[in-house]
Amino acid sequence: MSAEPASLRPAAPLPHSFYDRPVLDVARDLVGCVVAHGGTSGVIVETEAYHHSEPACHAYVGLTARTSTLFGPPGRAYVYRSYGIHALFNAVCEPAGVGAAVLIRALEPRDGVESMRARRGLEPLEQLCSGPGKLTQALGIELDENDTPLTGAGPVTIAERPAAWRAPALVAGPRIGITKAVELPWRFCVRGSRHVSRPV
DNA sequence: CATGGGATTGACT
DNA sequence: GTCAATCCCATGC
Repeated sequence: MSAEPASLRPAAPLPHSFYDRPVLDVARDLVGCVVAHGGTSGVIVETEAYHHSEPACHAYVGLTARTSTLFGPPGRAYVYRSYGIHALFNAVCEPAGVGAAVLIRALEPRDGVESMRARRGLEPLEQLCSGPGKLTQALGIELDENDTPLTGAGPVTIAERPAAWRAPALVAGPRIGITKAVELPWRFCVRGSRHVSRPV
């Protein structure tokens, strides 16, 4: 058989080396990539970077039971419970031992939209994954998927930006919902996307 | 061992 | 705009 066109080939998961870089670079480069879980997937339209050197990052307190995933190898999922209710999904970055991650804050739904609607309770497309707690609910990402690999063998994968897509225009701004290091412009959104949690 | 605080969301005034 | 839900865990006594 001849090779399929690139546009029809399943997108390859991003390799370990993609995540083994400065967390700000990864946060920008993840926008446009595709998160998949079960039969659902979506294109990342909003991210935030967190680094152990600033107090908004969980890793700021050092190595504890909660933060052990953050200090582990890059390219794995860091999933934790927020406000006792929601699961928030991050990608661990930088070399093992550093303590850094990218929070995935919003997706543009792609596959399995009806499953997403069933899990979320019939809502407009723009509201299915427009927040970090919403997208984990829509895709069915659970807390027990913490510390699983994103590079292909685990339940959650992140694949490279579809070849047919051009690089999205990014807008940077302050991170949302934090009370420390609020001034850092470490939130990245697709310019003009209607699927983000909030306009920049 | 008791306490306080969230990387949020949805419902309500 | 305000506010409660809900629970894990880091901190301090």
